Amino acid sequence: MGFMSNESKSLLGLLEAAPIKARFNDADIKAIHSLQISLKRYPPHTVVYNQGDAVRSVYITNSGWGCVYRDLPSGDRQIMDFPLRGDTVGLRMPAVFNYNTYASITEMSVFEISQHALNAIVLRSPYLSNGIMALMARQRAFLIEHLTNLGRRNALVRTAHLLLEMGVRAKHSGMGTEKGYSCPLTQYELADALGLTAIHVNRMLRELREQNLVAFRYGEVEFINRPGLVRLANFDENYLAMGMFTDFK
Amino acid sequence: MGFMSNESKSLLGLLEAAPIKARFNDADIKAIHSLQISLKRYPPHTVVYNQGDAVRSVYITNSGWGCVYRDLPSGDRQIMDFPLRGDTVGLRMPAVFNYNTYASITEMSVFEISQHALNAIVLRSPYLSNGIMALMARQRAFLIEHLTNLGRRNALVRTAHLLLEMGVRAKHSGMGTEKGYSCPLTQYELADALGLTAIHVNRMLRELREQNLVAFRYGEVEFINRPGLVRLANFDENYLAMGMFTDFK
DNA sequence: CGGGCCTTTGATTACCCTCAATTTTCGTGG
DNA sequence: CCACGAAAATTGAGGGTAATCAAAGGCCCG
Repeated sequence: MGFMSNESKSLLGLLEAAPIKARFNDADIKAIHSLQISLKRYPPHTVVYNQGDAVRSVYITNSGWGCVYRDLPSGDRQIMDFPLRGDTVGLRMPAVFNYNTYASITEMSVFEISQHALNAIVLRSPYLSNGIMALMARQRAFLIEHLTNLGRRNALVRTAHLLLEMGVRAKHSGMGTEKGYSCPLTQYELADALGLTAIHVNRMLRELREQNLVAFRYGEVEFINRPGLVRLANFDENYLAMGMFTDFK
Repeated sequence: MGFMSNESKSLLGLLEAAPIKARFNDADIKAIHSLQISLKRYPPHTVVYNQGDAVRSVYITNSGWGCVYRDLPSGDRQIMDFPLRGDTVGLRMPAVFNYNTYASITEMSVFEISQHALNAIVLRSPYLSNGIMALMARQRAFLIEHLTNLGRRNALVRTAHLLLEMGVRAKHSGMGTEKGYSCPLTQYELADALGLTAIHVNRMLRELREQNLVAFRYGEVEFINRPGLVRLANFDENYLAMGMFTDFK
């Protein structure tokens, strides 16, 4: 398998591609070009920023898989999200500490933008600020869905739902199809996102496989009976479409 | 008991008070005054907007308790948050359906602002747009904490954590002290926020009471041994301070 | 080819849910 | 002010889901 490099050389290219699909005017483009941006590469399992750091940057994932999580004193952690290409990380209040960690899972490249510079630009290009709000709203939609997942769905449904969500997001980012997608997550990482143990995740994956709904093996998620899986998980992918720039202007 | 009316006649007054503590310049104030705002009252247990509505308004809670939740086809629901005075609800993408419901719990008054008008204002007053982003970041901090709660804390700790969080937020909003606060939530509502059954919430509350940590009875939360409770819940209230305007400009 | 991480399976335990029933509280109207 | 009914709180018993403990097998990489 393996294909599609899905790398952008420029932030503008990334913003104009799926899933963001921004449409800028000349002033916006000028503003974006004036931003101090660096494209950074991270090896697998490397921390981008850490819980407790006073980070002053905003990140837009360009390629690879990462995760945003919160470490607990107990040693457990809760993964909030797995940002993919086009997903933003670290949009936050200035002058406030981070309450989460952003780390790579696979090799990953991200655009890093100085928070200060971004703030300055927002002051000059209000349309961009609308776009940033849209991105924040998109991320919130993910969080709300994950919260619903943990609070009111059992382990089997929860696992199914996450596999479907990441499938749609991978497809949006040009990294998958209706049939399936490459997923580098370990069962431990799934467990930390699903509020389960890796052992139980393993059993749920087996169950889903034995019911001929979806097979997750060897780093590949293969939808066998996607309609059945959608029905099981009560999956509504519309929430994932939120947050695009498309409707602006 | 009963006291402190905590009502504002104007949005400006609300924004400048705790917990938001905004500081505006003349242009901002002018912009805010130009907004088409109405102060609406809702009786207890009334829907402000519904899942599926194409709502075009943003809300800022002025007084009373409400809740934001998502209904599931199974008949369950997941409560995302209990917004109090000064908390915003409904900041979202334009032209997108809601994926949650906002309803009152007690009698409640909220400022309703047309999304369209707000967008227009943001285009003219970038400082305000920064403020709105701050408010969104504040809400996200709540969501992240709730997600961590559901994913990686057991029922007792989870319950303790929520009682502490709402205590701090009530205090921020001028509705409580270190000793306790009035809390109109039923055990069913707590359960829907905590991802538990009301029956189990009842047992956890008894446990917390018997351990002389906190008593929740007759609509009053009374902190008996707050340090002990904070220790049990690993509660760090700093995340609640996020999202204020204070550091801007 | 060895070692470490990941996956898989089994047995047991514990947490939380479900079902059922009683008591208490609270709002409403007599 | 009391009576009534509904909603909420409380308690008990039993069951199911997911965690814990333990160990074996597979895969990848040096």
